[in-house]
Amino acid sequence: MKENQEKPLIGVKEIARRANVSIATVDRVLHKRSGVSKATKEKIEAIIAELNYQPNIFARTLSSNKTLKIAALLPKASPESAFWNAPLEGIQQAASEISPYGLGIDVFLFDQNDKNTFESQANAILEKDYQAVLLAPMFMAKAKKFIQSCHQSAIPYVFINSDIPGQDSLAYYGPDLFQSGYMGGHLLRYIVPASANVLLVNISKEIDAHHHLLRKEEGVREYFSEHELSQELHRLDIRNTDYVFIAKALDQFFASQHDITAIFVTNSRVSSVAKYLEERGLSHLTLVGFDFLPENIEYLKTNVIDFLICQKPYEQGYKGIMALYQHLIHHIDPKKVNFMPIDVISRENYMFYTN
Amino acid sequence: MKENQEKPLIGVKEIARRANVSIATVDRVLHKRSGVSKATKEKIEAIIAELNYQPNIFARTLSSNKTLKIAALLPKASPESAFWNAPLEGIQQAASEISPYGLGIDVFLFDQNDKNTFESQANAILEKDYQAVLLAPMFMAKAKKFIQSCHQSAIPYVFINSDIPGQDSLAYYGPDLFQSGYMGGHLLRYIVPASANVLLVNISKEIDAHHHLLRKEEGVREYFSEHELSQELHRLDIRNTDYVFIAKALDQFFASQHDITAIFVTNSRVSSVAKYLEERGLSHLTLVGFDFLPENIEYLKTNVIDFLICQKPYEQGYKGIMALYQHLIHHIDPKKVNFMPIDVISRENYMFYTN
DNA sequence: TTTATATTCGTTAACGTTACCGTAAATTAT
DNA sequence: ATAATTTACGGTAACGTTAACGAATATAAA
Repeated sequence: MKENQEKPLIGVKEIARRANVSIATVDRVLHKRSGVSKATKEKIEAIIAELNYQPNIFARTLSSNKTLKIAALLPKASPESAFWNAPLEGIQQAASEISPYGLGIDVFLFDQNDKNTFESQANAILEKDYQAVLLAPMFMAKAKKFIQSCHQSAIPYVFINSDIPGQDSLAYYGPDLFQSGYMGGHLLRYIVPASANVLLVNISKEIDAHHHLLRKEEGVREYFSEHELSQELHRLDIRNTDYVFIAKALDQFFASQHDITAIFVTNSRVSSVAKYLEERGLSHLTLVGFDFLPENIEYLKTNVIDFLICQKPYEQGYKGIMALYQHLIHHIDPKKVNFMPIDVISRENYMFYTN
Repeated sequence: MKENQEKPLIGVKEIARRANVSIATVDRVLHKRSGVSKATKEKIEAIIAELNYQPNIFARTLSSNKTLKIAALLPKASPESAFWNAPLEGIQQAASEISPYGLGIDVFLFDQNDKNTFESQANAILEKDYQAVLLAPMFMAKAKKFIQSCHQSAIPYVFINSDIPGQDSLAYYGPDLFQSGYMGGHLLRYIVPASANVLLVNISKEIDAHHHLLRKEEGVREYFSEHELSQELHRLDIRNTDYVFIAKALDQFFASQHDITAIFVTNSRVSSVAKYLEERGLSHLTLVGFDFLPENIEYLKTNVIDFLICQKPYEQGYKGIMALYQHLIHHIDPKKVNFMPIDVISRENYMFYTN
């Protein structure tokens, strides 16, 4: 069959020969199936360990001809926030790379302004039969319920973009939210006088007590307190993502507060604030926010936004899928927590950034 | 054998059935072997195209049990420049990921201060029998000769870190050298007054007419000329990487030139210049250089170095190997030119950077 | 003791592709 | 005309692993 020379590789056959059993018995031990006496089982396990047996994945996959399916659960990108396009592209790239190995990926999108769509999509995943799940656990309570079901079905899952620690996920790929905020604090201090007052803005329909935006805020506050900065740190929660609503909330804030020098927006909605500042002639205020989105870049170019903090959203999706693939096929488990680098984008370098 | 249900996948057997031939004949067509009449060949090819047949890689690899070998040719990291550790780590990571698929990678290291070691290592590769090559083509002439041999043996090769365009490599993963320099110019202008004079330093034993460091210099000059900057741009070539030699060269330069405000070092040796500036009490000069190396970071922390430009050296190695893998195994070819992002590292964000 | 039921293990076909070997038919040489 | 050769194709073992099936032995129930 082959003109191949060097091949002293060991397989089930060799193990069986050394143990004086059939390959079926070796196979039973390998798959922890019953029907093997304790004595022979231990003998075989010893030989497997001694030879450091590595099963041939090609033969394995060819034989047990099962096609694995991975589900990805993440927010759909909206015109108002294109952020989630990047993780999706990473997922699709990973999908195309592993599809020749019989791995299929189905994407389930939910509306990040509506908890219920998360739940219904999660249920849709549970009804079908997936071997692994990648998810952005945006809504703490709903997400916990979902992964509990996964856990019971022994379905491995990885988180991207925000973590829920202590839920024995296979892995997490995303920002260190606290450090993101800390970095934001650092940048603010870098460019405004130490005496300046800072406004911190959370824009999201769903800000509950456990929302991940709040972790970023904690980071900012930590930086300020660590460095004993004297300025005030105001906070404004805006529970609506429409521009008119945001503008009204900011108008209201600025009506009673006039000495703000810098604004820190805790997510990618920073372009809405930029638009507001431009319209009100407040472009001179320092503005820091998140994510490499076209609309944000426009305001970066025109000096309305000063810095953007980015965390490789594409790679979050890509690496998350690849981790599941390695786990399913090669039984290689990733590091449990994988923080993305914290990239700082400015007018100086945005043209060279890749998300 | 299996409890599997849905599997209407098509293989050689189905193609053979439809064409009224045996699978052996289909196989002959698939591998462009002789022994098939023109008529049946065309009939089979039509069916293959119609069904969009994708061979089962598992069965293929299992059957033709050949183990592919990739050679990687790059400089060895020296204590004076740890830069090449990062690409090597990327290569090793890729190696561990693809080794379960029977791909082996051998690394050949040369001394970047000695062209002849490049040549001898290249010859060592040619003598053995590798199916693909990854290389950092540091020495234009020697590299061209080497890849010519590869080309004749139909061995695909990818470049990392610096490109030689027009040599039909499979791909290039590395910086856009010109844009790196351009970015450096941008940064210099960002932090020094427009009237300040700038010194550009090339430190390398091998600076010939085609050396890639010169592309960076062109980028700097382009930025300065595009923006009609009035300041002088001095240049200093130092053809020795020992610190004492570098210090002497700089002493000599500063003896006749006193009004320098900023220094741009075109590679990772910037720490040597930083050391010099610190020793001579010139730390106030603005210093920009390349690469996220421990010694450079130290000087970044202590304000001697102001900015470092980095270009994902780890990924260069990783992606280069993965491209060869995709090419060899799946016949999927990458984009021919893949520029790494241009990352700007400062005191503000170095703690979050990953190389 | 005989029969029923577990427990333990071996034989073997299949997964889809590759490529060696054999052979009938077509072509060329004698 | 027959023999030698070339062309065109089919049959099939093998790659290493999986798991269905059956058989043998041991243990429990009658």
